[in-house]
Formats: sequence, structure tokens, C-alpha cells
Amino acid sequence: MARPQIFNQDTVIDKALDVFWQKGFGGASTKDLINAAGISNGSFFNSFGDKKALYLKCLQKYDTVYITALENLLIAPLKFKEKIKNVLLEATKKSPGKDTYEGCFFFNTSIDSSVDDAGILGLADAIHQRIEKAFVSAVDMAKEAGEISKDIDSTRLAQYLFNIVNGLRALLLNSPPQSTINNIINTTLDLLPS
Amino acid sequence: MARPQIFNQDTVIDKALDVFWQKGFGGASTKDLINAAGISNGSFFNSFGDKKALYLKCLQKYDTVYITALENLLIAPLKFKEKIKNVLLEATKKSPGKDTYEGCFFFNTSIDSSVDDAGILGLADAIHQRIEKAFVSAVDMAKEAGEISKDIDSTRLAQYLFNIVNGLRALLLNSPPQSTINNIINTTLDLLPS
DNA sequence: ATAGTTGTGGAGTAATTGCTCTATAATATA
DNA sequence: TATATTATAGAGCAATTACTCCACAACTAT
Repeated sequence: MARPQIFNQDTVIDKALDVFWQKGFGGASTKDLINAAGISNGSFFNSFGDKKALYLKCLQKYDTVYITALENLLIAPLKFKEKIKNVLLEATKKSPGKDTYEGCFFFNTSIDSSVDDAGILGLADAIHQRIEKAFVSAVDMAKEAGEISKDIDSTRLAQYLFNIVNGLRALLLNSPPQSTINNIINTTLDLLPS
Repeated sequence: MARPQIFNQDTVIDKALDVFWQKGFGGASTKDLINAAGISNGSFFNSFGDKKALYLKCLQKYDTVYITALENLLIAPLKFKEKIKNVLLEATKKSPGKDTYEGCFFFNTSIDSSVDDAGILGLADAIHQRIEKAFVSAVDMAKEAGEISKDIDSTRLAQYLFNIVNGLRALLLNSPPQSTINNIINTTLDLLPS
């Protein structure tokens, strides 16, 4: 009936995610994206609409894959402190094979001043709430298990912990010494309420 | 001997700082800067060299004025907890007259992926160390005053506190509800070691 | 084979970018 | 008043941007 697409959409989104992740929305040119994906200009715009729409798809994919992984860490059947430790270590690990920190595409989006699309900002906000909710679940589980006092306000502690992760995300952008990261993580764990 | 400059350099830097602060390095076009300063294209490049050099001057000014203010808060003769509270409140206050959060030009610089100039990055790094050092001083003062244990590693606690401020800086970029800010600040203060 | 439909490649476009160049204006000194 | 010196205004430029347009390719159903 019609000529079939020569490329795999999902693969292109993965490649685009890499480029956006590295360079940000404004820093990634359409040429960068097209080159990375290995498709033609025509196919690019024909299939994805425009740069913003593709970025949104990348963020959706990130939501599905990476945020889900974070969520799983937070609802894992482990001790509270252990769980938080895992989250902090996961957030500050290096990219596989490389010597740079992996970072977080959601965080990068939320601080990227070149992102002004309502759809993208809306999804970023939804992801923010999703993560916060996952932290709340972790705190609630800790309460149930008697690991921390039931008097603690779950939302408050969740927002506090999320904030520490975000501080680390910002720090990571400037390739800090590992000792700084360790200091922050260890102090956070030491100060965790009981 | 020669035609005098019609404008005040320091005023132009202030105006440029405003524009860069709002839009970031890449987001602020030379046209934006020139319009805000109210000078001509020729004068702009003749006096400041290029965009990067002007940005550096803005960051230097920020260092001198705002970072010094933060430093003063941290070495003020107040109780440790009081001091940290002041720093957190100062970091999260709204712009005078406006309904948006003021933010931090240094922080914005450190997360701005469109900044790639070695001089700017170098100064940002120096400011980072300056702030960390100020936090260390605050912790040391608290130890001397017997407010917290001398067993605490000053650098570790300083980096932890700085990290919380940076998390808030990132959060502020998305105009969060005041309750979230309060929750993070109050939890941080509650968990402060003794 | 042919018609119908959709994908592909790549030349082309209008707008914007940071910055240069030059004619001229304004000043201090001689 | 003439000269030397620097500032100003703004036209202009090469490069890049996101994106459009269209001739043509590739496929399926008839």
C-alpha cells in the first residue's frame, strides 16, 4: 500500500535521547539529531513532527524506563536506610564504560532554560510528582516496618530526600571529586531519622 | 584627547547580569543584552570584547556582591541552627517586587550547558570552593561554641549543607509551592546534628 | 502491471546568531 | 583652531538554526 519506514522509530528515539541527554534541548541541533539517528532530514520531520515533539517522546521513554527503575528501588523490600543508600548510589554512578557521571535526563530537563514547551514541562512536572510519591511510599513502608517513627510526616521527609538527590544531580554536572559525593551520601545516611 | 564613553560600564554590567540571570548564557542574545543596556552594537563589542567576556564580568560582580553576602551570613555571630536557617531562607526568597524566586546566578552558571568557556567555568569552580569554605567556617564556629560535637567532620557537614542549598536552587527554577520549600527547610533544620 | 499511497533524500529558505567594519562624532591637548 | 585619539551607530556578514518542499523511490492491493 505504501512505502515502509526504513528505520525503527524506537531506535531513533534512543539515539535522540542520547544526544538530548548530552547536549540539552537547545544545545542539540536538528542536524546533531539527524546525524546520530542516521536518517534523512525529510524522514526526521515527516516522522516526528518537530524537535519539541521528539524531545517529548524521549522524555516519555525516560519516564517509562528510568523513572520506573527508580520507583522499583524505592519500593523494594529492603531496610529504609539500605534503600536510600541504593538510590543515592544509583543516582551518582558513572555511565557504563565512560568516566563521566550518568546524570538524569528528567533533572536536566527540569533545569534546562531552553525548554519552554508546555507539553514537555507538563510531563516533567508529572515525573516530579511521580518520584516524590515513590519517596513517600518508601517512608510509609519504613513506618510500617517500625524503622522510623510514625510521627514523621511522610511528605516532608520525602521532599527532603528528593531534594538531596537533586542537589547531587546538580553537583554531578560539574564532575566533582568522588570524595564530595561520598561525603554528602554518608552524611545524609547518618542524619536519617529513626 | 579622545571621545569619552557615553555610558557607565558598571551599569551595563548590572543590566547584562539581569538578562543573563533570567535567560542563561545561550538564551541571552547579544541583541537582548544591547537592548537592555541601551547602548549600540559598536559600543558593546568595542567595550566588552565579546559575550563570554561580558558574562565573566557579570559572574565576577555576582561573586563580589552576592557571594560575599552569603559568606557574611555564614560567619555571622549567631547560633548555628539560626545561621543555617537564615541561609536557607535567603536562598529561597522571592525577587523584590516580583512573584518569582530570585535564584542564584552562580548556580545557574554551574548547570548551564551552554557555558563552555574555561574562564567562566574556572571562576564558577572558585566560587564553589569559596562557598564550601564558608560553610566549613560556620561548622567550625558551631564546634567552638559547643553547639555541635567536635567529632563531626566539618568538610563533610559543609558539603552536605551546600548540597541541600543546591537542591533548593534547582527546585526553585520550577516555581514550586511554598509548602515544598518549607518542608525541605524545616526537615533539614530538624535533622541538623548536635 | 498499474494505481495508489506513503517514505526518503536533499536542496532550499527565512530568521537569527555573534561579531566586524567603517564612516563619523566627540573630546583633550598643542 | 587643528590634530590625535577613542567612542558611537548601524549596515553588513558568514554561519547556523529549525524547518519546508518536492521529485522520486518503494511498497501493496487490485
